[in-house]
Amino acid sequence: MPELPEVETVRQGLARFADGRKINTVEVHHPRAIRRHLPGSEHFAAVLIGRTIVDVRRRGKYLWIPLDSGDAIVAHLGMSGQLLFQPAAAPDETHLRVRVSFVDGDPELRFVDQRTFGGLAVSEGGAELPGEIAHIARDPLDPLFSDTGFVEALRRRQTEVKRALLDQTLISGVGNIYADEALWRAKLHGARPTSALTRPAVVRLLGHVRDVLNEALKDGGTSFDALYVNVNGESGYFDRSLNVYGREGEACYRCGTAIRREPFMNRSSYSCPHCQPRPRRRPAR
DNA sequence: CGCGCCTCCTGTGTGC
DNA sequence: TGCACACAGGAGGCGC
Repeated sequence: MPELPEVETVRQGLARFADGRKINTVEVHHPRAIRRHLPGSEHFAAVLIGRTIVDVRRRGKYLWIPLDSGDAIVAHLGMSGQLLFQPAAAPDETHLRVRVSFVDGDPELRFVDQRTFGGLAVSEGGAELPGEIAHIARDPLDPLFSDTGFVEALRRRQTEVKRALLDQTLISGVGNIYADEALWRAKLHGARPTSALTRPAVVRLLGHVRDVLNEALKDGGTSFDALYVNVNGESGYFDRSLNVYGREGEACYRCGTAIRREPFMNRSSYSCPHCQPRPRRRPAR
């Protein structure tokens, strides 16, 4: 669920309430919450204790937290992950996975994740950019994102345009919801072959992706409680105005045609049959 | 090596 | 009332 705008909102909350603080204790309540850390949860905790958080950064849907040791905590929220600041006295959440307390006391940081698709990891020497996420492309809100590089790379792909938008090694931060929203604005069906799109068409699509992400970021950043860095559906995330996603059978805001839902990669794609006609042919070889 | 499918996971909603 | 099952979906891993 959380895509770039939600993760960026979380990043800002983390930066505000964790920057400069020294870690006192780390409790791991669920082993699956610690990813790619072969030495185990105890070692994970040991390398964090006594370290000070010096920044909070993001690439696409990944967060990383550089420490004064030169290492970094890498975090991904998956489908349902939350990073919450809570008083130590607050009761444990049902799906509390990791608790981090600080030397200066309240609030503590909690990683809560119902479906355990998310997780934390320690990246050795990863303060500048963790090696674990070096394969993730820059996101379109990154000042160093290359528009022309993206346009050319996408047109070289032999795939469908929605698959390309969801490929985090090509462009990061876009998930199923914002991919559908950007394609609706661009009046493109997600099954259109990338190799047949013109440069101007891809430039326009990229512009819509940026617009969608920026608008959601603007909306999402305003509805969070100060000490509650939340990304689930209860706190404004789903209050965003969506044009197609989840609107099966409802009228297209442009032409009034009923929005359709199609199976796609074990999930769903939403589009307007009139504004976004399905491509006539299969992608060229 | 590019591409695309499968799988991980659990709470919610729906139909019988 | 309770059971069975579809559905939500990011991304690593693997097969072709």
